[in-house]
Amino acid sequence: MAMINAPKGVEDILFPRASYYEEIEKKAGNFFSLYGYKKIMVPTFEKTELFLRSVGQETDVGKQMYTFKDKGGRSISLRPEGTAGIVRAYVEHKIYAKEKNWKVYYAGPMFRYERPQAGRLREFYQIGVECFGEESPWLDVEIIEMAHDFLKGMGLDNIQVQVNSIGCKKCRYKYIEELKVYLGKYLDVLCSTCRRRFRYNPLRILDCKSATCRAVLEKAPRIQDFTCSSCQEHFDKVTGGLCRLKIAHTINPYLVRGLDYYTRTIFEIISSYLGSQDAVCAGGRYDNLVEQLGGPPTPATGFAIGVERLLFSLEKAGVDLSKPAPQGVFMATIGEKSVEEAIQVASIIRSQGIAVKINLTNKGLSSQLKQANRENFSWVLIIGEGEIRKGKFILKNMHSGMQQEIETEEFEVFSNFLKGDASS
RNA sequence: GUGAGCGUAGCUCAGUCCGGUUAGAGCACUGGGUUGUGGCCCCAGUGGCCGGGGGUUCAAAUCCCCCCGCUCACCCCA
Repeated sequence: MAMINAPKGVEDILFPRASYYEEIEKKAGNFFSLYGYKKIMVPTFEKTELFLRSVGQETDVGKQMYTFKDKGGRSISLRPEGTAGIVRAYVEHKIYAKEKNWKVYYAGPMFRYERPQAGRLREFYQIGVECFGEESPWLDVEIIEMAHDFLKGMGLDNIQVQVNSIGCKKCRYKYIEELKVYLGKYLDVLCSTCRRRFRYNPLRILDCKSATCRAVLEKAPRIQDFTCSSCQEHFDKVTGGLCRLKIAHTINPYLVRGLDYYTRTIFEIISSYLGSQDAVCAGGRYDNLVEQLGGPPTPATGFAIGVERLLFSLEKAGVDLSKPAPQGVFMATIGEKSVEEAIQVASIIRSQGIAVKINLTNKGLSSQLKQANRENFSWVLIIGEGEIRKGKFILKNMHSGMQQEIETEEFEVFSNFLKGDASS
């Protein structure tokens, strides 16, 4: 039979990698709770309309979703990001009527139908936080600090925080008009992609990588010159606050967002260990989205961390994640009878909370010890024919090489043996 | 959707340019040296549709064409 392999862009997360995911989520949750965030869980799929309405018109986001009709003919999409579902839950449960501030975090897989590349998969994991009901710039500061300190605390030494403000709807609109007036004069110089962007998403031209486009952008109008006084004040407080907290950051006037629900503060944290997709964390303020999804006007801020990118960066940075769990006891068996006996003994030992691995093959003892050694077992319990006859088994310490006989009854207090012997 | 690179043992790779005995190495695995005692060492062994199909040729891992897969970049980026 031909082998079936996994679909494009997804991956199996095996041991020990799966335990790294667990550890990252656990540490994130603990850390975020210091700021008052509580974990919630929302569905991995929603009505397609939710995502379409949240992103607005002007992108081909719709094309990059896993969308299908369910058996009732409803259009459903696997979530491409976390925010929309959280906002939907916020509105649906009328949280705004119950809590002034709703601070939540979530973790789980997201799905986007895109061509895979470094740091980009079709199923990937994110850990995100959202805070609703707070418009203070100090929240932006706090949330950026939280993301920054979490990543630093994980051991990521090479991150860079970039912030920008894209203003509110009004000032952004004015800015885009001015930008178009300016860029319109250089249309023939811009790259072909930017000529296309000019029509449907001119802001995106700001982070074009082409040298000629960058040159044109040198003298382009900047958003800061168009932000209204309240947006400007907001942004000044954000950057001032970051300085006060000594969070190293750069203001990147070319940092933009493709979606129109973002307002004011946006930020990214990039890692130099990553490839072309180098943001390990991205977030910002979205004061219009709750209303856009049927709730009352409610300011909100959030961010999401890409777990794969974080993990990759941590590996590059040489950070050790969770050590392999203590391995317990390897049971060496010789022959069928011995396995039979071993299974009963194993059950007694496991009932004391000690892990046991039993050899079920007919390999020689030598090879079994080699395996135990390779798999980092500290202890081997040898159960051979002779031992069964005597009712005494051999317990060997793999570090010291010392071994002793222990009797069947003594398995009841087996853990004492493991602790008792030195050099374990 | 576009472009480039890659695909040989479980893993990492050599061999491909310039076609020519039975396709190699290291690691891993199994056995032996040591009849039931690991790590180091030595010896031996298992393991390959050389990604798939077609073509050229006396002869193809090697040259040509098509397909598939992976990777990176572009696009897009919530």
